[in-house]
Amino acid sequence: MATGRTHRPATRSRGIPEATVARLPLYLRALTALSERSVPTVSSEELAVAAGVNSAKLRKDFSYLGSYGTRGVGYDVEYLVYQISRELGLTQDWPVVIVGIGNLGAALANYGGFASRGFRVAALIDADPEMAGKPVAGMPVQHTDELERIISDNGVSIGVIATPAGGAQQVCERLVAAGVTSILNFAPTVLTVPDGVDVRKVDLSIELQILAFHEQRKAGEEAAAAAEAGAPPPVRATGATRKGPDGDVPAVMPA
Amino acid sequence: MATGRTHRPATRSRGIPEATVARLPLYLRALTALSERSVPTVSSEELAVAAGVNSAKLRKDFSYLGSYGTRGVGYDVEYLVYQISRELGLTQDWPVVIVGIGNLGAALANYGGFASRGFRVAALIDADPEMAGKPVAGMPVQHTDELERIISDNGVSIGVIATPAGGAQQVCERLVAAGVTSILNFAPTVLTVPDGVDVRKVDLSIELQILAFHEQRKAGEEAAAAAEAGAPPPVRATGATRKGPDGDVPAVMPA
DNA sequence: ACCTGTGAAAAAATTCACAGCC
DNA sequence: GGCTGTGAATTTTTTCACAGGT
Repeated sequence: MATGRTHRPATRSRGIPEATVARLPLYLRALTALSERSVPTVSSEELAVAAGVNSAKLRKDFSYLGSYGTRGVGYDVEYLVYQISRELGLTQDWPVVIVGIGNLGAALANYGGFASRGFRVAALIDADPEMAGKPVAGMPVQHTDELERIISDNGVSIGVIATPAGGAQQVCERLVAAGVTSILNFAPTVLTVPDGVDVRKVDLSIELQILAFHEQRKAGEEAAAAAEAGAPPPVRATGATRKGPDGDVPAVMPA
Repeated sequence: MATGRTHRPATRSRGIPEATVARLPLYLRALTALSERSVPTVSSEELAVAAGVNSAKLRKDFSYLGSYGTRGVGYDVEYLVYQISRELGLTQDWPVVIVGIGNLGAALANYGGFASRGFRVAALIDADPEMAGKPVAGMPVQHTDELERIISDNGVSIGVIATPAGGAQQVCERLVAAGVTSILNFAPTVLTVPDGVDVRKVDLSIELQILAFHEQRKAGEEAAAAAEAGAPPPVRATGATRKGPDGDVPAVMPA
């Protein structure tokens, strides 16, 4: 099982660029906030600031959806909220299951951002029999044995995996076999899925690593060549070989 | 306070493209797994599969770091682990603080992926006096009053914000004022920071919304023009105006 | 006077395809 | 024969800048 490629090839769905799709939730969030403050209209510049992008990009993004603004005025907040919601498919109700109710799974179950955007947590599933029946976020945790039945009874097409890395692929396969076609993966593993199944991943430590990269660079601007002792970019041993997993490979991370 | 731009302008640090930096943690994870299985060398193709990318991209990415492979053979796993770790700044120890110890904060505190990659959780901070002293992940939660002292005592330069959206900006400003220059934001808000401070965000619901978009598209392939009754892309009322937040704007989401 | 929508230009990222080395 | 490293080609994304509408 699970033969197909990993990840889909970033298809440009319905002509809306993937990069734009990825920003629509950002705009939606900013617009929802404006809507709650009963702001009737907003300019591309204002909305761009609120969403943390620049206005040219925002206007270009919106241009893929249609002409929803009014020149000289801006965008009608309510109307735009609706259009983006519709485009994202959030005007319908998506039942999701969360598999793996550890700290993270519980956090997700309690996370308001799901419920408020068309996602309904249909069930919480965990492999630990101890967890079964325990209420999390006002909902009893169910055992993995029930997985297939739950998926099918609730017409679930989106699954969230928050298990340890080890169990993720197996859970993924069961979800897919039961009919799930979109998976949000929080486990730090690459999932292999058949064609036609979407996987998106969130790795909590990846963003931190990217920050460390930039942080190091900031520090390096002062400390400069102190550590690297004047040698150009690659530290690689000057002429000597450096093959084996032993030898002169410098002491690696904590491990 | 907090005057500067939002987000940094995606600087191409030291000539390594941002897109490449974002994938280095992926490669590192795959390599670490190989290393644990004592695999000595790996080809770009094998590693690409393990990391979930294609091999041309991987080779191009590595080419920015230097020539760390051997033609006809592949890459030395240990050596590459070290090189990528070094490039990402993970050979040094980064003390981080986590602010906001709710479900998510606790999940982060317990998340092994931090500790195993050069990040050390120096403190857990929460605004709730009830939480103070409670142990989470084997560590007593400290009160927000201590924030500045903790940052300074531990030389913390990376902060993780896992508070509700409302408190995030204020926490952010205190972190920055205390000397933090990189922030990982889990709160669903755009943070405004001065120049020179990096912010990266993880929004748990954004990925889900992107999945919904694709999921809807899959469903739409069969259901097709059933809902949209043959009209081309924009549904906008044919000629009539559609201004006010009332009128013919179709009933909006759950809200 | 203001602001959108968008062609066109520029920049960035990805993919191709193959020379060069093991 | 196998695999890396990389210029060149291609595609995608971002940015510019302004025509056109309110």
